[in-house]
Amino acid sequence: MSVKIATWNVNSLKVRLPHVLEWLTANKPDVLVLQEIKQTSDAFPAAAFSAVGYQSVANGQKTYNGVAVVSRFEISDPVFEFPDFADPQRRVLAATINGTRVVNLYIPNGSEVGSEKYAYKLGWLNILRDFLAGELLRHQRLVVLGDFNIAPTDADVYDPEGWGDAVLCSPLERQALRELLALGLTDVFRKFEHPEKSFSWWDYRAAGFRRNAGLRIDLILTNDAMTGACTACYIDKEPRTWDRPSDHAPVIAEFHFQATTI
DNA sequence: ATGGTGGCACAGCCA
Repeated sequence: MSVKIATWNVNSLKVRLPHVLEWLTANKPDVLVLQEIKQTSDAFPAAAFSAVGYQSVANGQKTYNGVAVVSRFEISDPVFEFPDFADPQRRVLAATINGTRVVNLYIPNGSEVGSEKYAYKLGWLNILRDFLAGELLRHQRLVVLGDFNIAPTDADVYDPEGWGDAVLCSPLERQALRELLALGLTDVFRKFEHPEKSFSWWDYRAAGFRRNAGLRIDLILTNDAMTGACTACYIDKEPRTWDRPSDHAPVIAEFHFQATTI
């Protein structure tokens, strides 16, 4: 059995719905998780996804943030927030699909090092670690993916010296990410060969995409069972070339499992 | 370049 799971920060699903539907029908992932849908759950275009063969669950809000999961298969046991953390920002959607736990994250951006938003990001990452520790215990197959707003290493930055220790690359953020990995998760993109300067986000400003001035901040983390089953992980830059694109590109992981009894 | 572009929603915030 093969499974294809993808993540995409769409920067407004209202604007990007045609791109998402085009990409879904062309690439046919089993699961696509979205970030920054920037609309309420009620406004989520479930019928448009249903028409192309996908079920959906949304965790949205007005104006900012918002995440969703679309899937060719049943989406069960959804969780919309961390326990004991009353976060008004909709950034989490965990659900089980065909026996695999999928955790969709829109990790806070952090604005700039030292700011209130940066402190919120670090606190959020701390709560995330506790949540994922529990998810790892509860589920045999776990995939944690989304917009992490952290470039794991300098290899994930177009100009590491120029970027320095600014937000998305600062030591405390990278340390927090390493602590997530230390729970037993793998940044599965790095299990495969890729060209240098492979990125998933390019700033709209200053012709970032044309100059490949980007970062790899959209990640797919897998537990050992999923890492062992992963056959490919790659970034699809094509939608970033389309008219009126998101500033992020989709990231895809493919898995192959031996036939099992579930 | 102390900016630049894009989305939301209609002034300024967020990324």
